[in-house]
Amino acid sequence: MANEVQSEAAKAVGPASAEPEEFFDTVERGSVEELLDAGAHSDIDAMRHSAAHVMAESVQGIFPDAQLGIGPSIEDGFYYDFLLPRPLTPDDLAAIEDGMRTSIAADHAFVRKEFPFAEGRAYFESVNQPFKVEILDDLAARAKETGEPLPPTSTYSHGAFTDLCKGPHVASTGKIGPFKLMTVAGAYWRGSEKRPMLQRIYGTVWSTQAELDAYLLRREEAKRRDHRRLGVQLDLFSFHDVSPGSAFWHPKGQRLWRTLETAIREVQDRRGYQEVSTPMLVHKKLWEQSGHWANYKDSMFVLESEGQTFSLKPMNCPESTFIYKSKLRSYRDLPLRLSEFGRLHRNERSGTLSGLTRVRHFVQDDAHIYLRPDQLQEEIRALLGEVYEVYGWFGLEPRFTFGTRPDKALGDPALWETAEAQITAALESFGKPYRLKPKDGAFYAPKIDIQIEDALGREWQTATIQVDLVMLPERFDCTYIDENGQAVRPMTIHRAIYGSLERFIGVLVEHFAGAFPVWCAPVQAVVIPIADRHGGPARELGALLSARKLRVEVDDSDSRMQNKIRLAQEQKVPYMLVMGDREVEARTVSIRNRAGEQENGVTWDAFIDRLAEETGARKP
RNA sequence: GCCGCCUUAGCUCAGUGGUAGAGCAGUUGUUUCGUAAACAACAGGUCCAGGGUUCGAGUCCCUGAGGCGGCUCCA
Repeated sequence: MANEVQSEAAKAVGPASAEPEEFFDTVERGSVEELLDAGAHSDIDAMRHSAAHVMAESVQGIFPDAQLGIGPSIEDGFYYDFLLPRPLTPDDLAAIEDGMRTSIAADHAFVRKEFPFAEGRAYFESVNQPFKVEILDDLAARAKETGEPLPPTSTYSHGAFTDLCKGPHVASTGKIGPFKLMTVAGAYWRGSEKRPMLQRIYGTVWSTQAELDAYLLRREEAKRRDHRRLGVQLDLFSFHDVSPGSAFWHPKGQRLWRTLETAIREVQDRRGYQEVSTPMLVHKKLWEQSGHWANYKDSMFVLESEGQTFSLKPMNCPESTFIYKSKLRSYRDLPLRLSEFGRLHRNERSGTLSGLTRVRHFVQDDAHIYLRPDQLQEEIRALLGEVYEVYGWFGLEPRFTFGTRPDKALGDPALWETAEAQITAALESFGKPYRLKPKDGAFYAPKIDIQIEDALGREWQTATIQVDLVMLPERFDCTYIDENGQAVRPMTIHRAIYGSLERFIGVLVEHFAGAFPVWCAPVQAVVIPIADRHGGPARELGALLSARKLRVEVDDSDSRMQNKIRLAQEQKVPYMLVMGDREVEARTVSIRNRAGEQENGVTWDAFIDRLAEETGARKP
């Protein structure tokens, strides 16, 4: 319950987010309005949606029996869904593009027509477009429900192609800019697993060739930074079919991991957390009590022993209550901050797994804070400060999104109101901008989600702060003794700063393109002796650095210096310390950083102090 | 889970149904070098797994696994 860290995150992933409005209610998803409204709210949207029509025309030219789904404009481009007699191949895409170019060259005008409903419906039935008929029927059903008159059916035609469409469009096909069809994917009709699987073609289109080129370049860059690719190149982690969805951490990846873990642990120690550790294997009755068994049984790894049913924990929160309740708590004990690096398992469906961002096993830097209602505002403000401090180590600016009480919320509305007022006060006094998402809270908790934007402008959901009013306090009957000797309910805050360590590292890899800040780089410096006779002093310097807990390697292989530098550059090591005759003589090093800048004649001690200071300061 | 595509040496990738290939990495030798690749030789394979078609399968077909792009899901 507490953590949507990993899940929310997945939404933000992906080059062309097909669902820019991921906050659509499930009920709203695939609604008639949405199906008809191609999302053309600007000129570029109109052009993209027009390109979708032209693509549909081309597809229909190749497959006369093609049945059309919907074809909206999306971020960066458009798509259109089709039911086709056979799967599309990359060759088909080229042919479809050719057809589109022909249509664009012909510069057909887009012509809007309106028909009485029955006439429009009869038309789409006559041309065997059942999906369009279904949209119209839903529209009619909706009109009947609301008692409003049936709207006329509007179509847009260009050349010989006609589509059910609300518009708007550009004036003519010739107005469509440079485009490229990107990929074919499967997509359920109206997003329902129970409906037919259609073939979706994604395309991108821009006003100018330069914009298209820039977009394609951006995608190449994203591919270059892909953590799955860099993870191999930098020897950080790997995945194997014996444990799909779980990373194997190599020494360098584990060093990065440990550095991040040590850093947040230091913050937690300073901020009054107490670290705990709870079992990974838990009896199902705990999940029955928390309510998760009913909803998430299928997503848990379940096993039997001696006739009892256990599962690997998919979250930490319920177990923390056992520690809270292990003794009677006084109002003086609060806030009680219990942190845990919990190893969680969630049985995500095989098709959803992806690198470090969607995994079956992950570790959360989780914490559960038990507090009195009067402590809420201050605690929240402290947590916002905590997020700020930690994200500052990476030069990331956190964005806060405040989600308030949803319609289906549990618990006393008055309690919700007080909590929301406290959170608002905390956000206001913290003084950083935040977004308000009414009704976007969890059903048991108002929450502040934290997003970051990476170097490529992609947004990622990482941290979360949730004020649990119901689940832990009520379901697990947590109490403390107040000043009057009465047993009363505490509030609970679930929070994670990195979120999932796996995911956070994945984001860092892509954000920094593998060139991590000096303080957390798996290898901070490589000592490069020029010839064999410099190996001794090089190892000596390496030992001095290691003694200060700095992460250093000595490349005393018999390759040439140039090659050693190349390897270190490829590994994005921040400092290359070249040691030849001059340096050994003076006990100095010649420093080359990964940007290629050089600084000669730096004494060993000066460099060691500098690196130690830089590491301690955790500067991005 | 669903649709499509992919899987060949440690890595990146070639490979017409007819003897399994390259570059890098590795090993060995030579070289001892001043800021992004010294030279040479050697070694390296269950062509993802299992069935099938064929005189003959890395190549064609079927089943499965894993990955990728999406859809759905995501406490």
